[in-house]
Amino acid sequence: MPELPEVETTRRGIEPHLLDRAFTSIQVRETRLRHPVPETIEQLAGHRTTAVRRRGKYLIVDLDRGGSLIIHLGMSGSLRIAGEGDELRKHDHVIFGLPGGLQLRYHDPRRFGLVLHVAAGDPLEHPLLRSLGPEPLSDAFDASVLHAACRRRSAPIKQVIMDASVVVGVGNIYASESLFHAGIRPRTAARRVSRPRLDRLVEAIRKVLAASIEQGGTTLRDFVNSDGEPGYFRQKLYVYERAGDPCRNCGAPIRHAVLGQRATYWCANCQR
DNA sequence: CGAACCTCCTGCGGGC
DNA sequence: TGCCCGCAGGAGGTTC
Repeated sequence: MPELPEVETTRRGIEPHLLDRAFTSIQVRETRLRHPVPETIEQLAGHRTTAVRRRGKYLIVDLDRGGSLIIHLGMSGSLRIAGEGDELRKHDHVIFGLPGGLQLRYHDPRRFGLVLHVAAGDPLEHPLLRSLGPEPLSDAFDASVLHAACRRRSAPIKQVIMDASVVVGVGNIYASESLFHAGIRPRTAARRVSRPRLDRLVEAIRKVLAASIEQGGTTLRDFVNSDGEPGYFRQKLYVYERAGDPCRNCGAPIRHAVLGQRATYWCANCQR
């Protein structure tokens, strides 16, 4: 479900409820996520949050006494703020008690996400995070980085920009959208995309992600922010899930194909 | 190394 | 109405 804008929207939503507060309790109701949820995190009750960060699609909750929680929402995960009296829902797997009768609830029907605890040290050095590429909205991501990643690859450019070791946070929606705005067909072999076009692609990725964050992310089916509200960037999508509909730019029907087992959308007229 | 394919899991919508 | 099929915002693993 969530790509970078949705994870960032979640981060911004939960941060004010977590920062400088201590968990009053932690309850693990289901351990079977992508990696087993360590039940020892229940013993982190009393630990205070010192930062709520994002790295790619991972959330990092830093605690006093040195440890961090690493949270990933997978395809169907969400984090919501609820009242402790609110009825629990199916798939509410981890419940973090907060001051003032609130709770942070990790909900994930498909269980592709994860909740881990790093007891000490820099969580960015955790094996899951260590090899991640640059943040797309930072200066570390530019056309020369992308050019280096594309150089020897015959794979479609779409697959390269979705590779988290190249750049983090670009998932299936924003890959198609960014390529549309850059005027590049998704299937183009990465090594055949010229440098000026890579410049445009970098700018398109930045603009699309930033614009989506401003709208609270994209809700296709079930994404909700920490208050249970959907995101509104769906209305600004140009190609994703618009197969057969007229291109918002030229009117030609939006095309659809499966690329690397993922649905892919583009305009054959606007993208070359 | 890269590329193609598979897998984890639940829920939902479409077709019959 | 019900059942079966395919598909879904991720990402790690295997094989060649």
